[in-house]
Amino acid sequence: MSLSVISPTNIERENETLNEIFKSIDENKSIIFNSGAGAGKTYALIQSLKYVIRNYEKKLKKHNQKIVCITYTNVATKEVKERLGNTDLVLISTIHERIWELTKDYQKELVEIHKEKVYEEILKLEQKLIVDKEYKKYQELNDNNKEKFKKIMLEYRELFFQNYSTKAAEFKKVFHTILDEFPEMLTNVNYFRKTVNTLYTLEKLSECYEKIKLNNKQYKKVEYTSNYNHDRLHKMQISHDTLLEYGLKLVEKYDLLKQIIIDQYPFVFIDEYQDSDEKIVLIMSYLENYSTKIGHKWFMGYFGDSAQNIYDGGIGGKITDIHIGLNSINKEFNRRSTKEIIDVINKLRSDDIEQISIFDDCNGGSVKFYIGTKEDVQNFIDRYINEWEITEKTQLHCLVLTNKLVADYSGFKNLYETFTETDRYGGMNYNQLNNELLSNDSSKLGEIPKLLFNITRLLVNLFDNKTPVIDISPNESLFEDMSIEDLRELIIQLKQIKGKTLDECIKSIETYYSKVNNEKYRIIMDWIFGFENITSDLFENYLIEKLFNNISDNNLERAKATVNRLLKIDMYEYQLWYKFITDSQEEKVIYHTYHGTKGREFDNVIIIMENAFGRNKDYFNFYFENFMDSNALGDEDKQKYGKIQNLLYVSCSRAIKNLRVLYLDDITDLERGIKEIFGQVNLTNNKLQ
DNA sequence: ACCTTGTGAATTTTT
DNA sequence: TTCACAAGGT
Repeated sequence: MSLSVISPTNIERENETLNEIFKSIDENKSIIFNSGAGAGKTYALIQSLKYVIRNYEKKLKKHNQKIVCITYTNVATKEVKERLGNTDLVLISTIHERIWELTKDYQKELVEIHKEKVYEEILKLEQKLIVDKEYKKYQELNDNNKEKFKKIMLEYRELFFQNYSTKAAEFKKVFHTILDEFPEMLTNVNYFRKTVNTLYTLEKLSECYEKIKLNNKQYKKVEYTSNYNHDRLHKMQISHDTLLEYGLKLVEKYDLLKQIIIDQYPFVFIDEYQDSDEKIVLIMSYLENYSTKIGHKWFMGYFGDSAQNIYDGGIGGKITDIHIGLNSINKEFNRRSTKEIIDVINKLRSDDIEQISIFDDCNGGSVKFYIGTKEDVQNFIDRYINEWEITEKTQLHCLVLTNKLVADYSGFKNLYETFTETDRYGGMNYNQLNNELLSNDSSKLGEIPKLLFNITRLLVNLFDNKTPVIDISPNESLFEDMSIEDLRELIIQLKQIKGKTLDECIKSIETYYSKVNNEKYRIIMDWIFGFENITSDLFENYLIEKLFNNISDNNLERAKATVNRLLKIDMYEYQLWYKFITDSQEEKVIYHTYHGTKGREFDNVIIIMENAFGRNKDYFNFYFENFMDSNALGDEDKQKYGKIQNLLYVSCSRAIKNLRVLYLDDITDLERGIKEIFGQVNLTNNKLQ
């Protein structure tokens, strides 16, 4: 067995790194702790928090001070809380929660900033209306006609949105007579839609601006709506990014706020700093500068790895340009992977971190690069199931680029495709599909995905003997007053639900819903469905209503066909989807997106790769082509190069023992780069080997 | 030959 | 929403 022996020297050296952090904490010298993949970064963070608690608890309690720990995701918040154990001395949360807690009571100041923001937005839109070519026809109107056009469109607002996604010819028909004075406006329906939308937005913002100025009662409070991903400025509601923006402005503007934060929270830690928004780092650097200025002690610790910044908006390596003077501490040990993997991933970073294994027995892994075609993928995977003797326990993890592919390979292709046919998740709402159908946080599922999830969960739980009875109940008290006999009866009734497809299951539920005449049965079903008197007709209508916009005659046909497709999908497929979401798949091969594997580790990894990613036809090939001479790239190309490198780094560093890359495009021009990183290039076709 | 318009397909992820 | 490309117009 490998990866188990650590020499005393290495233990000591690892402790030295920790001691370096502790020393900085004692000296109030803010740090940036960099460590590569699998280094035990979170461990270092937890140890640092514990160190502060151990050594400063009395002092902190005396002054009613707390330690702040910021994580990037709610999942990470939970993990740190669990690993640190129960303490009220440390406030662990996401940055958004913390900033909102710190600023929400300064409503007067927030509204003032909001007013400025609304005004800026108005100016921006007005400028666009004058310059952008989409508004050309509007620009050609005289002032009088501009007003007139706007007035008409404000009047027909409802009609406008009712027909928003109808085809151009249809749309023109609807507005033809209404706009007979402005035939030119309708020539390009897309431009028309954009123009009218902009006019509506401007109208709403102007109204909001006026009401704030007039001290209107409903405009005295700004709200952070974390469940929405967009600002609704005119409703005084802001979303994630704007919250950070306002936070930054408040901190920038008010010295008193800076002092309050510094004095109340003398230790701040940020986990996964590379994903933090630049605005956060600015806030922290302002705080640090101010603490120096007023001579109050303050410590800031950034923990992360700039090479693992794979999201737009993350600060990555730029952090040290913005927060100046950080004491940089690097950790060189890798606690995850075999030497063979580490040697490869070391080539995929451009900073001075070069990892070595902490284990003496670190050999025994393997990395190989293959080329093949799409048709080879299945064979390739099967081959390694055999070669690595993969079982449902050991599992092989296969990384692909898109969620669509994950859905295909994981066996719920129909489900995914049918959702793209709906209004709610197709067309311009296409980008919400992954969020609301594939979120592995079930509380983030969309309304209909959540309903399907609940139904599937009930069935999975009912027929899985390991599930405690309580898990099929909406709340703990439901079973409290029941006798064992009644409970058994209820379970037997529930287990009557039968059906190969969703449709058949719903019909079966309908039958028993009225037949069993059991109040508890109804309570459970009503809770799962979210409405009462469940029938399959009601269910179908509910799906149509929630998944489609305006159900006019020919739209209804389409809606019915799509919903029918959903109903005819095998329950087995819903189960595969359910297990994907709950991360409880019992297959030999588990599929992920590259991005989705961040923070995780697997013994055996296969990465399927090709030139293109998204709209970018030259993505991974661009990286390999330039690998030998990346310094010669221009600024923009260098940035692109770095982004691809980080994604490659994250993907390859998931592997503990065995890593295979299967490349699906021609590599003639990239061969040198690839060989430099992965060594020999192999062919999937055995004859040619 | 060039410009305008319409259509359909498309990255990942978090708050 | 944004982009590429096909279709259609001048």
